[in-house]
Order: sequence, then C-alpha cells, then structure tokens
Amino acid sequence: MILPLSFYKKDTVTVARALLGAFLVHDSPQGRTIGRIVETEAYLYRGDPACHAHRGKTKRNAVMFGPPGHAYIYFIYGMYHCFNVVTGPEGVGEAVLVRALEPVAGIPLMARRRGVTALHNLCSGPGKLVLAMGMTKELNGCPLFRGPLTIWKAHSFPAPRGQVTAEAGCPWRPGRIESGPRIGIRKAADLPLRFCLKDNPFVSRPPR
DNA sequence: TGCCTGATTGCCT
DNA sequence: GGCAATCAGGCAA
Repeated sequence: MILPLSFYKKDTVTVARALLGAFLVHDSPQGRTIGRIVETEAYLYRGDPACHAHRGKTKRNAVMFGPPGHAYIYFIYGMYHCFNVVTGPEGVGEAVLVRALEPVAGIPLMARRRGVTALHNLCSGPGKLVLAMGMTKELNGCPLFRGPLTIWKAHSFPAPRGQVTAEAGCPWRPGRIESGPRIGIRKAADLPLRFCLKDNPFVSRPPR
C-alpha cells in the first residue's frame, strides 16, 4: 500500500519516525529499485537553524514550503544530491531527510550505478542512496503517493517474484527506534532529530 | 579504526 | 566570495 497524503500531514518528527521501515520505490528507465528506509532526520521550520527553510523561502528551498508528501531534492557539495520528504502544511518549510536505505530489490542496478558491490555500502548515506536509486533533480517537487517515485507502508510491499529479503518483513516498532544528534551540520547540532532502526547494519553510521 | 583533505558547483549574503 | 544536511581515499597509529 502506498502511503497516502494524509500520512505526511502529521508532525514532522512523527513522520520521520514512522518512515522507518517503509519502502522507497523508484521506477526508472533502467528498471525498478527498492530500499527500506532505516535512517531519517527531521528538519523543523521553527527553532532549527540547520533547516534550509529557517531563513525563509528561496528558489532552492521553495518545495519545502509546498504541500507535504512531495520530494525535496537538492544539490550539495558540488556533486551530490540529498532526498527529503516534505512535511508540514503548505507555507511551513519542514522536511525529513532520508539518510540510509536497506537495499531490497534492483540490487545489481544499484551496484552498477554506485560502482561498488558491498550491500552495506550501496545506500548507507544520503548522497549514496540518491545515486543507487537513480533519483535526479527532475524529481524535485514530485508527489510520493503516485508517479515513478513512491513510498510504501512497512510490511505492505508485495515483493517482486516472491523474493523478500530477511529484513523486509520486519518493520519498525517503537522500541527499535534510536534517536540522536543529526550528522554533518554545524548549526543546532545538539538537537536529537536523527532517527534510525536500532542495530540496523545499513545505517550511514552507528548512533553515538 | 579513525582523522584529514580534496573534489566541485549552485545558491545565498 | 564563501559555504554546504557528502563521499572516497590517503595516511597515521
């Protein structure tokens, strides 16, 4: 079941936690890839200087101020992109950064796109997973409940050809979520807005 | 294992 | 003009 628009209308931290275990599905011309979300970060409109929207709407962050349930993909460090899920009502700039996936399907395609083969290295970082999933800036602003890029509820994805990874049937439970400070930011570096599945080997780095 | 650095470019001050 | 929600590789311990 594809997560409906209503899923994204809850508050941003709730969405960041609820996305853990869900499946990100991208149908590209090269084929389908699927990854299970295992690490997220929340970026809040108010009281969070690290949030792109903190200083108001600009050309770059405009999508964050649009309706929830859409992709916010931005260019960073001259060579990478990061994928976010827009949350909060229209006019409020909040989003959830997806930081790591557990590869589920289309793994050979992911490996080709990344130029590496180790499973735990395919999607273990925000820049890595965008490459592995074949997402581009063209998807910036696209809805996540219809179209080529969708997010499916944990436990609900009908695995292709009956193939399921061992972890695919193991969605998040409250006790299995760990939180801590976000990664790679200087401002508001102490806020505990990073969430990941406890002991999951596919996170970008283990929580401190 | 872990720290440090270079690569590379669009956007904002 | 400087920075940025990153990554891979090099080098030291």
